[in-house]
Amino acid sequence: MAASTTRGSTTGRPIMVLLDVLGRRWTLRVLWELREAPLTFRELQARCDQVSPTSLNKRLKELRELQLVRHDERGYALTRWGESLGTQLLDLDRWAGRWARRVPHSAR
Amino acid sequence: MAASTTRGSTTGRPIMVLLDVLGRRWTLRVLWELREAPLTFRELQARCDQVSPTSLNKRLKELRELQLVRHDERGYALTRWGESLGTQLLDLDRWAGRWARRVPHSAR
DNA sequence: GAGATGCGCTACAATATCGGTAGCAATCGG
DNA sequence: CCGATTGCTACCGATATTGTAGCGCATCTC
Repeated sequence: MAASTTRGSTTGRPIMVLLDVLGRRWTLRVLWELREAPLTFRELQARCDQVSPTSLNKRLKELRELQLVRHDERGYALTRWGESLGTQLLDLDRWAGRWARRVPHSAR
Repeated sequence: MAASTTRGSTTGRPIMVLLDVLGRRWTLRVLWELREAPLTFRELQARCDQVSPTSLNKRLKELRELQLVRHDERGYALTRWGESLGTQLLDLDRWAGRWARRVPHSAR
């Protein structure tokens, strides 16, 4: 079952697994929103534009299977691995800042 | 129309736009596959597990609007911005390698 | 102990998105 | 003209996502 998290590619290369999972709706956003502090299910929902509980729960299950997110008494939080992935998202944020300043608004 | 590429969030923060677009099926994969050399539409299709032309074309249109990908006589290629984003994907690749070695296979 | 609140989560139907197949117009080389 | 390749669209069935309602549980407060 866990292996079926790989939607498309069959190579099994880690990057493919990752690109696949991250390419699902709200996955990146969830990791982003959890980067600073743990959040409850409903807080997460609120921060992610009121994503449906169905989708959110699905994504959270996947992320827990991949050991990027865990769920304890405080709510949902990034694991050690999730945090290091979150760091990459911070880089992405900086990149997005530069990109937005230089690319004409009409293109975005 | 171009602004409508933002699916969920209404903040307009660059990172949100980016997380939104990258979180669509095949977007990350397309950027990944183009990181080394330009590819024709059909080559891209082949490398992306034979993604349907419908989806591929949609993603490519979006990426062109965002000026991350361009289309010339050689085929599809990353723009300057696309390339710098591709660099981030290389970091992600390295991260995925470490992650895969340390996280039990059953979780992936 | 009876609300009232917040929690994670599920059921179900509607909708949006994606996939698979076929095939077209344009271009190029021979 | 012929065949091969290009980018791409039309069509339709399959899958993923959304929106809404609400359940069972725990925790407070009175």
